Amino acid sequence: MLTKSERTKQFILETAAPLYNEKGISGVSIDDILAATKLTKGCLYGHFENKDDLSEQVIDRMLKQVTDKVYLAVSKGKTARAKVFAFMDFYKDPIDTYVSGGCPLFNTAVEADDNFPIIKQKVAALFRMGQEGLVNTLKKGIEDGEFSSRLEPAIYAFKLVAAIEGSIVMCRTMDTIKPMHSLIKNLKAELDQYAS
Amino acid sequence: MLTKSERTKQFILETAAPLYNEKGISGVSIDDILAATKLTKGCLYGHFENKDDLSEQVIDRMLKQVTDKVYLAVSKGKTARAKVFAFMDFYKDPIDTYVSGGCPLFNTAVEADDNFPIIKQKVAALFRMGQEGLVNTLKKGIEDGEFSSRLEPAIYAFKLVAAIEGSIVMCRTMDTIKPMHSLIKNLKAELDQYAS
DNA sequence: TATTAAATAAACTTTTTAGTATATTTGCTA
DNA sequence: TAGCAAATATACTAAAAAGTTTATTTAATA
Repeated sequence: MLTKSERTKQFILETAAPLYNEKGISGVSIDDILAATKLTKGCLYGHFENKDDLSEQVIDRMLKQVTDKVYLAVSKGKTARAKVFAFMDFYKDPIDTYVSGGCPLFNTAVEADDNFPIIKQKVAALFRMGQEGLVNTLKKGIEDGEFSSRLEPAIYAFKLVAAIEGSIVMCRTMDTIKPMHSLIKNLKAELDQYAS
Repeated sequence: MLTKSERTKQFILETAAPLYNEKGISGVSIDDILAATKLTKGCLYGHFENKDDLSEQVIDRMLKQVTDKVYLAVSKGKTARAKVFAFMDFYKDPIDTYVSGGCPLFNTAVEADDNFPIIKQKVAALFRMGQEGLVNTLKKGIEDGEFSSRLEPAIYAFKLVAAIEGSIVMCRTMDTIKPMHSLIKNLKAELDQYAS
């Protein structure tokens, strides 16, 4: 069992996550987090050195969580096709995301870009890993005869992720999930053009 | 000729734009802007009521500028195909963007989403306008016999913008423009599949 | 279950950021 | 080109945010 202190720390990280995802690193204040957790400064600073430390741990945890969830969803697919479809379906509701505020990976990417080089590198690594995973899945699909060798794994994989992530932001801004559904349908159809 | 005061105001808006695009609304401070402009508070607050007023005017100006530029680039294309290709080519260098920090429209969308509802609505309107413009171009292309009627304008247009915008963020984070070039090539090839 | 170290609360200081008041300078135009 | 209104600089106050200190409470364990 977790110690009380460990549970409090996890509770802070958990409660702060949606705030960070919605407001961004420079948009959240310590007071926001204290208000959300109903804890006090003494308590918070007992668990984290300073705001930077807290931010880093919240972001790390949130990024790990999203990649774990995606990985879990994808790994349920038996075939390459099923895996890639599962990836898309994971993002089918861009408004009501499992952590409020959209895709944490992408939101973090946008803010970290010119401001938080260390976090930026972490996000870059995750983007690369995600790409690699999809590319390998698609390659396996070609080897296994699921897809034609005309399919270009790296290009399709990148386009897939870029379109899905871009779509999340656009759908959220325009307050509609319909374009995302059409997009996913279209991306699935595109992949199925290479079915053999 | 512009009055001195009007030039100063424009200078502030111009100088502040990249700061807003890089750091985001809640990431920029008045002092950041004073440092960049080498002006003083008295001067700045002579031109703007408060930070919100300044932020609004900077964002408005920046969004108008980006849409104007895109429109200009696109309108140079004679055929529907050329227009759509011009749209893509506009985004071919996601690292060295004409206003430092990536696509202002998209960056603003991400930050405004859960924090600045009025700005969010402005961005939403621009997304819709952009979509409409592309869709109309594609429809005209079908009417004119450039494209087959199997092309679905709304779906292709949305996918195009989502993929390009997503790609900007991913390329910037991973510090490479190559995937964007492959993406554009692929999206062009996809459109050309409907050439008739 | 008593002890004590760790966790938390409360009240504080420091720093940063926004905003204002007033003095001075500049540039428009009569 | 003199004079005055507008623009800008300087020095200030106010508010918000971060971080600290110390008192108190709580929970692990001997």
